[in-house]
Amino acid sequence: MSEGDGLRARLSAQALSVWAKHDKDNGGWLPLWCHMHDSAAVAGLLWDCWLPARVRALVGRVLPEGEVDGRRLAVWLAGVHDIGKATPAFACQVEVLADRMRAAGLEMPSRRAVGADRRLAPHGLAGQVLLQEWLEEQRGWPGRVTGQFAVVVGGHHGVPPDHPSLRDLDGRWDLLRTPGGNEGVWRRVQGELLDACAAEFGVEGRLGEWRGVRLPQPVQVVLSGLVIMADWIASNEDLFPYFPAGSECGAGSGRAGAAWRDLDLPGSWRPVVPRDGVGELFASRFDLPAGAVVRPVQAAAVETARGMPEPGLLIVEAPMGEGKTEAALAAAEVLAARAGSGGVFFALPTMATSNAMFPRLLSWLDRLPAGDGDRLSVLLAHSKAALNKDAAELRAGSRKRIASVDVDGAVQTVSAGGEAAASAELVAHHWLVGRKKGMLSSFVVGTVDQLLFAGLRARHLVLRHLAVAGKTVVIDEAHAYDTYMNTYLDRVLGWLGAYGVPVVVLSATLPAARRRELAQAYAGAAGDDERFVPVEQAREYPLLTAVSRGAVPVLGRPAVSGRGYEVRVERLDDGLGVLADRLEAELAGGGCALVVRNTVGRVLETAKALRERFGPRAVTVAHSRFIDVDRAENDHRLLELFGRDAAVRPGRHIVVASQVAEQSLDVDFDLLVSDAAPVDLLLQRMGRLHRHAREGRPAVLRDAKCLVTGVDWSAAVPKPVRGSEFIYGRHALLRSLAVLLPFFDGGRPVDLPGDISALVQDVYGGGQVGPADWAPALEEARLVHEKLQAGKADRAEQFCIGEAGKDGRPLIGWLAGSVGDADDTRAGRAQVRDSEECVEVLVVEELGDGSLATVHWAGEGRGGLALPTDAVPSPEAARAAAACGLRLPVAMAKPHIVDRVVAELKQFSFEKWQTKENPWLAGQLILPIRPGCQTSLAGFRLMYTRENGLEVSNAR
DNA sequence: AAGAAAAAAAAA
Repeated sequence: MSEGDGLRARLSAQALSVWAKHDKDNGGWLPLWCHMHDSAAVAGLLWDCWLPARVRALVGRVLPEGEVDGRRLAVWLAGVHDIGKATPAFACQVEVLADRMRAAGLEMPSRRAVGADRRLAPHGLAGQVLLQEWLEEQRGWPGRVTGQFAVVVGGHHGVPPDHPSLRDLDGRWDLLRTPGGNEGVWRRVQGELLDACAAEFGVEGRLGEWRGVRLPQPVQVVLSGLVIMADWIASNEDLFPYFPAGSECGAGSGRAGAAWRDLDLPGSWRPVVPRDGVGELFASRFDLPAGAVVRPVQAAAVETARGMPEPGLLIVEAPMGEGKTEAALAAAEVLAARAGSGGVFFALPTMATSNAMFPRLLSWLDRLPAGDGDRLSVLLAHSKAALNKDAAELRAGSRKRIASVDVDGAVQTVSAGGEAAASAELVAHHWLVGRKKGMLSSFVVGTVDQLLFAGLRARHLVLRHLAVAGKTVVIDEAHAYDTYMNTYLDRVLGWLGAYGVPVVVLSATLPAARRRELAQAYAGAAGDDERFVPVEQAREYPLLTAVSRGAVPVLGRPAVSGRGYEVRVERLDDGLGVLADRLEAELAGGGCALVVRNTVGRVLETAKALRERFGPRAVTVAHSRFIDVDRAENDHRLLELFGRDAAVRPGRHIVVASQVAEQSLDVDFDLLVSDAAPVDLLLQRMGRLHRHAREGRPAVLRDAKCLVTGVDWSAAVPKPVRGSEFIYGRHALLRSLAVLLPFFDGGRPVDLPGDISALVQDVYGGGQVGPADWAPALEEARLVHEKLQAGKADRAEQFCIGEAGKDGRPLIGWLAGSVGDADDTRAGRAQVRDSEECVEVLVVEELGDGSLATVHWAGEGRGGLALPTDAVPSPEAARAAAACGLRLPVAMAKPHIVDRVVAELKQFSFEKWQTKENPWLAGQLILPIRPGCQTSLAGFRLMYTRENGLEVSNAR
């Protein structure tokens, strides 16, 4: 398509005089007509070379001439997005450029004369009003249908206008056209620009038909996102130089083509439905051990993905260790190909699990079929991704494939195994960085928060939506989220359904009611939709649930792979002496025990008592109150001692841990002692028991055994310790104990994974559980629980976007009451998790001479690096210090004390560190640990040791 | 009074 000098040729000198951009450093500027050209050209290139097929189809589906119309619409909207700059309210801002316009005949008052009223007419809003007026008056559209198109212009600064601001501007046409004799000139120029865009960008002949279109809100969103992306690229002065120098390179396709080559944005992934059988598919995509067989759940997931009427939501429920991750990736490849997704977003509950997933995704990408020269953009997305080694390597380009040129000159890539294989180059593209642009990378591994943000009313939300709309989404550990996060998740799923984004949800222990909620949210179904009753009633495990929009959900019931074992559960009275005695008896012949406590306080007091009994070397502590590097090292050491291939497994050892031992660590113990916890978590903990087949377990420990403690069992209704009740609530704890009653003390053993589903469903279902005399206590707990959950849901709604509105209803007011941008208030930050306030510090060491350094034991060359307080620390030292983050206990973040804590920490925020060249440390709170590990803060005495982590006592 | 783990932060 020719996008040459056409726009300029269509415009009068007056219209050509309108400016759009100005660089006050060098006086460079850009006329509006040129920025219109640039933006439109970039939008066309994005449409052709970057936008995933799914998004093109989504837009095309609602327009009379399909995707051809879709491209025209995107290009035209990008072309006109800054029309609001052709107003006195905008143009008066730069005197010298305003004078050019005045000389051409466009009169306007000075900036000062317009004054504060200028903010009534920000150029996005002004543009929307002008475009709506033009469609109505010049093209004869009914007023009510113009908003659905014009809101894309109105929202191009990240927030679609709301009704009050439209109303406020309505009475102020003087801001859009200088009143009096010159008004007609302004009107003509604005009309001229819009006429020229319509003609130049090929929509002149289309507007007649488009007035009958009702644009669904999801389409308005992705178009808004695309226009913003085009604007950001076209506003890059390096790519699109300002005038007068920039005028040399002409306008339109030549200028844009050169910029596009310089930008070098990787295109999106173009998946193809694999034709292989499931066995071949798994063998080619994953590095499986020799002789590995595809598990029934994996095969069923792929077959279901192939067979669903429309690619939609696939929920996979199966026990740990059934290869759900591989199943998800294989199913995602099929679904992505069917839906036309251009990438995958893999969402996990924590930064640690995201970090662990990242290299697995990279090696899967290496094995995906690819065409010559394909490049795929990849990103690790969470707040500390910058500290991750794999992500840093990718950024440094070290993962570039080693290309060898064979005789015919065809470039072949060499895979890690040495054999030649077509493989795409994986890149972390420089443009695709930052909070708002990163998600636009084709492949993203990140925390689920990054997905939930798609439900948060915040500026530039449309970019995040554009990013997810073009992907297939995998959500891991879907049971791990609370009511607050689930409110966001369900809302986001509704939008994903509307975009036709395929979603794979993974869970080991999903309550049936949640299963139904997820399915209905995605399908956009009403809460009482009868078709979803079977989804909630299904009791099989493993279980697949496939939901296509508008179709009846389909359930699949693959077999288990046959591995399984039994765990005997037993009640143990709470008390350190009781515990030590029992462990002494159980471990008399050696063996390794895991003791899981629900609070850090209990972990530390237990460890102290057990060290006295068994000696300091026989006891290890693990919880989250360690600095990041120590926490990682703790995990690493546990794997080394108790992992699958542990060569140095101790003869007799006890690990005392908080909930950190519950998740994602592939460790194996001979005996488990656990504080009472909700049954799904207790089952997770039991998963650390006899995980691997091992020779030579001591005879007494040959049967897997779990002792449940942390409860006063003598009470009429068992009474969990205080901390447990605070954390999990009496409701979940009591119901869990109730369903475990038949298993306790010589009852039948828990069958893993056979009993998992029934136990979870009984606890989280509404049915009667427990003996009759527990009933009043259970009922009371239920009421408290329901009130608490309702409160969480209410709080979540406060900043959660609504469901997609009726087709054709403009996005006006979509983000009204948003959390805003660059939000520095404490309340404005953590919005997708319902968390209490918390204080995070970077721990550094104060040396004998009073100087600061990174903690000496940090390892990997990070320890003992000097941190001068009167200068900017070296990048290495700063980065090492940033890897020593520590969250202070919530007690120190309570409202009455937090200000004092922060104020006292501020004495260590050194002025020289607060600079842009020091991104690792600027704005961080620093906690120096004095020699002897002690320090005091806001009346608390703090002690940090490598053995126990942070210990806090109240000195007052 | 105090009690888990978890996440998070620049635009045109």
